Amino acid sequence: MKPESATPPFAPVLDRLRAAGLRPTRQRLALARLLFDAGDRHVTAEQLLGEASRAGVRVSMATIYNTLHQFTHAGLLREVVVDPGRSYFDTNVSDHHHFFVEGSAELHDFDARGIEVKHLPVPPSGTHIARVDVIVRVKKN
Amino acid sequence: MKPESATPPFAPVLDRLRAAGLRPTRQRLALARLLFDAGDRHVTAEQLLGEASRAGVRVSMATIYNTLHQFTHAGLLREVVVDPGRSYFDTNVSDHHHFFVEGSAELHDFDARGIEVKHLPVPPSGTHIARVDVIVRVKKN
DNA sequence: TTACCTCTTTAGAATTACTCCAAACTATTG
DNA sequence: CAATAGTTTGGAGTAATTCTAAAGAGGTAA
Repeated sequence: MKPESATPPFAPVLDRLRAAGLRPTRQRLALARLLFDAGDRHVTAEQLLGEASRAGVRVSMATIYNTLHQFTHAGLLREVVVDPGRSYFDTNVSDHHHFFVEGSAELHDFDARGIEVKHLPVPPSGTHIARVDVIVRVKKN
Repeated sequence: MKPESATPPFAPVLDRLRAAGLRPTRQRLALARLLFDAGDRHVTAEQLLGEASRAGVRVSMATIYNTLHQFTHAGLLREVVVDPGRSYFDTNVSDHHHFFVEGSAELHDFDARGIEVKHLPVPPSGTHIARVDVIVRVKKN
């Protein structure tokens, strides 16, 4: 509808937010760019706050959490639970799984198409499968 | 203050603790019995504290956590990370995976022999696989 | 038994990660 | 530009877990 080219880096992110039904506010735009303009990554709330403040973006912790959860709901992010007491948010929302390096808080993706998970048992009655997560826990040699 | 028939149920648990190199203290024995004398189960620290106090065992929260972690190190328990901000400890340490019912804090085991996880990619260099966790997240219908 | 040393336990303070809240703010619509 | 509904914010609040330092309890040797 509008082929304007005022702010090249903003446009794509703006459309993603609009498509998700999220009002494109200053903070959401800035966080979206930090998250999505750097390829696949795994971020904690704490880290994102740090990056934002380093980038000169003023955001509160509450907004970081709100935004992370809203993006997750919208399918723009995926929450990864591997470490007790700390949530990671993954900008890669394609079908994949994770390597988790114990101790070092490092996460690495691997494509789900490479592996096969076969013969999954039937889920408990009254439930249906929402997602299958494979976490390969590795240790440093 | 001590019930008489204390020998039979204590013996096996006592040996497990000794074998793990853990001094069999009053609290460790009591917690071990609560944990292992009731088949496979998934317990949070909070829950275990509740059970202990209901059973008339006086233990502090610090000891609950210490014990849970020591048992885990000793291979008597397995920590399951599925829920952000809450750790479960599984008394089933055989090769198996989990169904996690979203929202309801319910965990169910399923045997790993029933499924196949094939063609796992090579782990990041400098690391080796310690464990593979498969978490099947299910939702209530 | 007793002494003794080390390992354990404990209450409570501290920390961490996150959520909640009411007030100030801002994008959008008319 | 004003109305209003969605957003952001600092700070208080909460839940889970860890820390601390002092008291307590197993194991062992004599």
